[in-house]
Amino acid sequence: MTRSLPQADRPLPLLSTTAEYALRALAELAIAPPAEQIRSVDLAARTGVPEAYLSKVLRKLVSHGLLHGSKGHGGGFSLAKPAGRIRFIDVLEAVDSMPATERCAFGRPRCSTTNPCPLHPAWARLKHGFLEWAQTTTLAEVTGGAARGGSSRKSDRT
Amino acid sequence: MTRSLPQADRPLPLLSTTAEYALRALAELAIAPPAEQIRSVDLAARTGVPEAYLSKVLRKLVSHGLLHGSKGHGGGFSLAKPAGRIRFIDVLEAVDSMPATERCAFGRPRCSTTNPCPLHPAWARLKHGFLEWAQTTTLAEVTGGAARGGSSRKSDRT
DNA sequence: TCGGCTATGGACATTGTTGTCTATTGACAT
DNA sequence: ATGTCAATAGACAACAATGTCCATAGCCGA
Repeated sequence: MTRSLPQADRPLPLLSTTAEYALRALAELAIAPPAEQIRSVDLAARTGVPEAYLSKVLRKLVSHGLLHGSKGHGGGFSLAKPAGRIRFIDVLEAVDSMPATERCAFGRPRCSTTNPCPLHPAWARLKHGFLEWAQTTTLAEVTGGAARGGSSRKSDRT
Repeated sequence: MTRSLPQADRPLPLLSTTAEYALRALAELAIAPPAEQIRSVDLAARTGVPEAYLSKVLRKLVSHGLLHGSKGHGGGFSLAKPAGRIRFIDVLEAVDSMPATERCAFGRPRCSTTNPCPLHPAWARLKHGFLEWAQTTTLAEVTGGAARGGSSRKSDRT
């Protein structure tokens, strides 16, 4: 029960540790039966994240409307929307882990496509790729690979 | 002369601050006349990076064979190879800023394509995009916007 | 040969992120 | 009503990344 998965040994610069924790918890909730409430402690155990810290992360997710938390006996957390409507970018923003994409990597105060710094094109490509990923990926992808959420506006059967 | 560009206000999780500093300095060297030596102090001023810290970063780049540093009067730093042969991935590795791409974002000890964790596909896409970027982008792109580096096996002049 | 210049190297300070602890608040069961 | 359970909230500690400082080693010009 208290299996304690290994936690993030080295921080990986692509995503902050906090962001990774948030995604782990949300993924765990996404693959659970829809209306099930999962306690903070259990989420921590399943995801290998320190209890107290995860608690803080979950709070942020609640305050940003991604999770619903209920107190008392039988309480716990559950997704506040269908998985298909929770984009990774929403998660990252909720835990303050979105890169400052406007900033010039070269340090220039003003840097744009028309007046680019030397690093501009390379930096722009990286940012674009990341943004694309964060915007198009949702928690629905986590559930068995099929879309369980309201992502596609057509009929999503499976 | 001591113009002091603005430095990284907020750290952006995509690239560590140190990695960004390294890229700034290398870009500055890449756009300078080929054989010119630039002093650490001048590089710091031009890139807006704290002198002493940049010095440490430059040392790493030297020890990894990306830069050549010469002491004494008239000394300074210069690229150790043609810009087209310095890939961003080389830079990131030199300053220990490459994400641990093997690690499972979900925390699973064993996680592979055949036995994937819920986050695996999404995580794999992000990693792949980043790796692709780091491997194919070289300092040559920084100079004037021309040739994307020594990737093309044809003649790369300039 | 001498003196200043510049990179090199390591010790140390600072800061933000991560992680821990102790209350308080609200909900459910009895 | 009461006690227990679990989320909420904020203060505090540990740690790694960032930033600063000072001494040493090698190079150049005079």
